[in-house]
Amino acid sequence: MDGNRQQAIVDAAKKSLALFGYKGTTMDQVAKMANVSKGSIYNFFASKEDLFAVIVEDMVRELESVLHASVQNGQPVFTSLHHVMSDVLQFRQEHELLAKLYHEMHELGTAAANDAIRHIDDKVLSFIERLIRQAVQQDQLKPCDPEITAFLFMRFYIALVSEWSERHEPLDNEMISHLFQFYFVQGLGISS
Amino acid sequence: MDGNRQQAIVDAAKKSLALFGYKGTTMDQVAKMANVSKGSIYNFFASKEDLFAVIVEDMVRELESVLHASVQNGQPVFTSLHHVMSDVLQFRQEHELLAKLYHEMHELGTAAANDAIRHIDDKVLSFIERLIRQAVQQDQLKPCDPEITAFLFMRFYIALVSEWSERHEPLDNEMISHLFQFYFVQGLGISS
DNA sequence: AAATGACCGAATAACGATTTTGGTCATCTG
DNA sequence: CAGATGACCAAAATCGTTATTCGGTCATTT
Repeated sequence: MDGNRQQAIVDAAKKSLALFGYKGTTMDQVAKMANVSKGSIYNFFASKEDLFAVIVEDMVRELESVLHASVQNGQPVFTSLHHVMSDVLQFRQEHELLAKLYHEMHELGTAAANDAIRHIDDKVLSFIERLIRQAVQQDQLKPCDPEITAFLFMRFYIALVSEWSERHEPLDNEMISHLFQFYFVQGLGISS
Repeated sequence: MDGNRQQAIVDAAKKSLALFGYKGTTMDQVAKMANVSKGSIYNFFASKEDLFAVIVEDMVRELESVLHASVQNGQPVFTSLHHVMSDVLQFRQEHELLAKLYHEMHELGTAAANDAIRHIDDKVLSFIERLIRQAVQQDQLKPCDPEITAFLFMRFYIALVSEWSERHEPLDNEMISHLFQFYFVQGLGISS
């Protein structure tokens, strides 16, 4: 049945977390799903938090591979940035566990979910920061502070994709790409 | 003591709301502070919500006068926009009642506070939208959708002023003005 | 006619009883 | 005898009930 007990536990925990969220999954539940006694879990993981941290790390690794795959060398930076954000949002929607955590954070404010999301966001942010730093070095972008730029870029994207939809018809992908180009790249000023 | 009972009630309610927030102010409390019996309040206001709505309307009027004062004709749009947002943020900080409501909305999620803040934000948003629409007509700004532009402008500003400070040293006014000019007006693209 | 405050029902808080949950450990087993 | 087990524990969450508070009313007073 289980060549590897530890993996069975992790798998069960992932499944339970995706189904019931952090608050909703108990160690007994995980043990049952993994066909393992509760005590056994503590042979591999120090605590519920620890088990969760390991799973979040897994998720971060998955995300990182998505990020690396989504930027193709040779493309203009703005295309890469758009791809990255688009893929991140898709990852958020399709990855059941992440989607559940995102939901739990907003609905229940669970601290653990909060930390996990922040961890993920930090990864995305620093990835974008690196991308921007490279672009500046290659004269594809005006000289700028990469940290602030990455931060503003993410806020801008989230504003367009999520926050606009709270009170208006959602903008489609093409529109978002266009707006991003219009406001963030070209700027609003009359070019003299 | 009170030439005008209604005004005494409104004043007391304002004071109580600023001190204890919406949830924290009771009609008994307001009555006591206004030196008036509770029943009297209902001669002028249909409900606690109604009393609150009147006070919020007062606040909106105050804000509108601030908004109108903060844009001086003849200035470039971007300067006006910066002034407007700067004044709005100052208004938020200095106006005890508004600051309290803002806090209550974030901490307790009180519905009434939520609605009030949204009402205020809508006013600012539509004011900025008008400003932008004028600027476009006067060829001071590229042709653009004023609604989306106003929306993005506000998000951008809030990102710089509040959200950046959550995890970094706050940016000073001059820096914000500069960043706004750099990102929003000129754009990040290499001008060819 | 207008002000008052005792009064009402509904909503909220306070409280203790009960259950659940993360974590342990003496015992069992392969 | 390493490692798996599940009864067990203290702390925390949940639940049901009681007590209090609050928005709003209205008979009475001024």
